[in-house]
Amino acid sequence: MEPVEKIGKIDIPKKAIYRLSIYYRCLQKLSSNELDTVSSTTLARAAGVKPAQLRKDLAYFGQFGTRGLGYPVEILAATIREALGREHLQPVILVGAGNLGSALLRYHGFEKEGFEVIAAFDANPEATRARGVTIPVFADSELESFIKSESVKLAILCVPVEFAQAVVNRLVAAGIQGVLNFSPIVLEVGPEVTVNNVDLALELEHLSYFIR
Amino acid sequence: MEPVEKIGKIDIPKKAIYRLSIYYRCLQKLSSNELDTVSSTTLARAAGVKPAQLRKDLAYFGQFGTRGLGYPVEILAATIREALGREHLQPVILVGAGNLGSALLRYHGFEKEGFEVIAAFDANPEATRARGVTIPVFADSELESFIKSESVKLAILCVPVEFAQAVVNRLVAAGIQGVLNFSPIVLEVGPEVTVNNVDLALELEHLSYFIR
DNA sequence: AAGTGTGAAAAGTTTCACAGCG
DNA sequence: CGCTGTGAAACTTTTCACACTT
Repeated sequence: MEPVEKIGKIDIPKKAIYRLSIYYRCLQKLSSNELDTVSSTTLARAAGVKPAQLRKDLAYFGQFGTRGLGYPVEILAATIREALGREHLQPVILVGAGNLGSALLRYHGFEKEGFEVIAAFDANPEATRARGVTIPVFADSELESFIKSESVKLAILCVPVEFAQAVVNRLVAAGIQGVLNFSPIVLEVGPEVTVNNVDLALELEHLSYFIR
Repeated sequence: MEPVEKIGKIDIPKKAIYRLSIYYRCLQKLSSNELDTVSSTTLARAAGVKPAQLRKDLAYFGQFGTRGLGYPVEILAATIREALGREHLQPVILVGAGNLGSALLRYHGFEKEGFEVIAAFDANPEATRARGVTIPVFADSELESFIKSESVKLAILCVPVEFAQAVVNRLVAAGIQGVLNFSPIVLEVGPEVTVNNVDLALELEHLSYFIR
């Protein structure tokens, strides 16, 4: 459990990759404040981590800092952007536009961070359009052909839990490589596919443990 | 980073607590299938972990298994339920009923898992009610008095990122101990408060790293 | 003087392997 | 015999501390 990723010969902790995204956001804020260098102490505080961890995380990808000065904001941001594979816009599809799915479509929180949700799929496309969703909604059956023709690699999965495994099988067979799964179920996929689970009830339950 | 929790003298990894919730769900499924014992191998497979890890996780809380047989489904479920503090219904409030917030209110995914969202708060309560939300929606200004009078300990935070820190300060001052935060920001709170972040764009970005 | 880069130590977590119980 | 409970080993991740550079 908790494997690591390899780039060349270096092992990069999975958690470090999450933190990279956080650093990137903080850098964008700094950049708009017209600062052009930042120290590990400052950036770490903004990101909510310790300075040593920040330096170690960045060191996995190379050496960007200047001793005695800090990190160049623009260059570091660009480097992280590239490391995360965010140089080019990634198209994303959303599957299952029920309550939660259509809510996410209206939310536009992904667009703000630079992901384009290019289409949604549902067993009942008309009902979804009626919910005030402006993104094109297609019937379930068109999933495979769309994924292939548009070379989509990322999918947001919001179907009811009992369909989740069957749908993810279809997605993977059609070429999807990353799934953001909102169903409270452990999806079985091959090693070529990455699944991230967002389990809202689980998070509340976890909180509940700490309330005394 | 990544501290552990203590119950009496035992250190319980934070991750084990997340897994407890997963085990609990799997047990509920088994229970409805009228099985009354389950082995670590079976339950572990359902939960997506290794048998040894399951046994170790459960052992943090006591000894429930019978060697040669397995775990009693009902008793184990009840024990986990208690360990997670889920014996009694926990009231939850939702703050910030914009796009995402009102979507979560209509979603009812929390109710399904046994949490009751008893009220929502927004700067503009009328607009929220108009969005088809049936849970009572109050004005922002009533937050403190409500939290105190209803002894609410858990809050779901969906306000725009620029208000998140200010709102969480008010929540904590009023007595909230656990926050499920949907804003892409690192909230500063004291050690008596637990914050869980659900950062949707971050999860997509993380996936994007693994797409090659 | 300020601040990075990093080896080494510490801390945390998972997996193994097997003793021991029913 | 089957399966739990668990110490010890293996592994991963974080933190420390300081040499080194600008």
